[in-house]
Amino acid sequence: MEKLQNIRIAVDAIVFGYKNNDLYALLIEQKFGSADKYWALPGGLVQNDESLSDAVIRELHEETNVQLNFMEQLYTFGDDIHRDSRNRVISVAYYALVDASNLEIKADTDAERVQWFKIDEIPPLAFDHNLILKKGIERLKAKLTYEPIGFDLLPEEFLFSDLENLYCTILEKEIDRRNFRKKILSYGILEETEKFSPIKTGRPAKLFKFNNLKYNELIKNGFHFEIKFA
Amino acid sequence: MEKLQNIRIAVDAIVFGYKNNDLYALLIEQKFGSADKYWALPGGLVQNDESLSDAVIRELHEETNVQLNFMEQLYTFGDDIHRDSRNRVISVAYYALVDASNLEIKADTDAERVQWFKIDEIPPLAFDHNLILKKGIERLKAKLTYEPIGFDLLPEEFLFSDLENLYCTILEKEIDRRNFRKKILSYGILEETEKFSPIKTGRPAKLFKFNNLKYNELIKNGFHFEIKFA
DNA sequence: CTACATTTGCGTATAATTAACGCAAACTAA
DNA sequence: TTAGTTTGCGTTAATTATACGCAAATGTAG
Repeated sequence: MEKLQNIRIAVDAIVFGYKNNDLYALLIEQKFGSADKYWALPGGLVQNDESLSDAVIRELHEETNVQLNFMEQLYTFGDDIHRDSRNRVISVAYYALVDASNLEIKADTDAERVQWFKIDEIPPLAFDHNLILKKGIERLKAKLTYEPIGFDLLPEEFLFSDLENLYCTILEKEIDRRNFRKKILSYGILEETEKFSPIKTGRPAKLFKFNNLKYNELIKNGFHFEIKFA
Repeated sequence: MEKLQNIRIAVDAIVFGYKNNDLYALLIEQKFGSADKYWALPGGLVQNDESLSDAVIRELHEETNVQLNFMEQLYTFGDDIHRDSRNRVISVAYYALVDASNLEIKADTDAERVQWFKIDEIPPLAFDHNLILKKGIERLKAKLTYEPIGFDLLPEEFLFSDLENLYCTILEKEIDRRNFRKKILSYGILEETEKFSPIKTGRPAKLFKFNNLKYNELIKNGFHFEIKFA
């Protein structure tokens, strides 16, 4: 006869932010637990009566005050049965995108400290969180090229050069500024505002908005967003 | 204080097979449990000391005797907290590809009956398994276009027309036979054998093999497999 | 043996898309 | 005024995708 199942289930979330030409992830320093000296992804055990995505939202709300523009399930980590040294814990990982351009982070009850880390300056994390983060970055890179999620990392109104830099930075690729602009504009998913950038160098640049309604309409007619790089 | 976590964790697997111009999924009729009148995806609870993927392999081995050519985690279903009416169960779903062209299925201990179902003739399944299957088909369709997994549904040696029909059938699209052939051949990932098809109608067709070594070599040099349809 | 149906295998012309780059416009700073 | 900078729009060449044409190699019917 089989023993009673004794496996815990947790959720962990990668929160990506983009600011000043760099990609960041939100990490917390844990107050409790054996791994209290480590930075970790925000997360925790799922409650009996809450859905997985509700659990992620709750944990993020408890530990940070960021407003999510996008969230998606990433992967479930349960192949390393000792990923948590105390108990068997399976983690359902999510990743989320926020506009970090103008954001203050709160340090709240569950987390001693909350901090943005540049994606290439991530310290050794608790559990297998470095692995989770690696997979999250891969997914983000892939998804950027075939769905318009880059806008979820930017303010509602942004410069074309912001969008271009975001793509170049995250995908670590060069791209021709003029062809990139032409391509995105040809999709007709951007809306031109009347406003101009406050930056006082070079020719003033128009601010653009992503038109989600238009995008959804195009999708219904078989449109497929795609940004390819050499 | 929080209550003790009381959530079970299961794995379920979609096994896809392709035969005679149709896509199939493997279903089992369950012997035990409240849903014993339903067909269901093969699967079951994860044991305390086994990894998630080991659990899938074990369940498939217990319930069927198929040899997997490909297996990948699909999604974790845990947002509907009543997806199993008896207890809260979170299911980590996988999908796998097998060569069904020449295959006998065994009915074994855990499963009363095991049977292939055409993908468009799937009955109402236990739990949320129709939902899982739907997501699996979406993933299979998407992945077919950007990774060479179609070969994992075919015998080791196959005709070009088999491959072409597989793509047309699963993606439900028309495609120009000659352009499809040209494209795949241009990638250099196929190996021509000396053998010919046993079919006695029309011009005899060469049998081809997928060259996985060559493919991996190309990947390292930045190659990207892609089959687009109009 | 011949004509015909069938499927394979290879080729070519044209359309569409991508990649590479030129350059003037609109600003600031000196 | 001039130099420096970034934006915004354009043109051309290279590449890739699409739409076909057609002969080769078989089995079969007469």
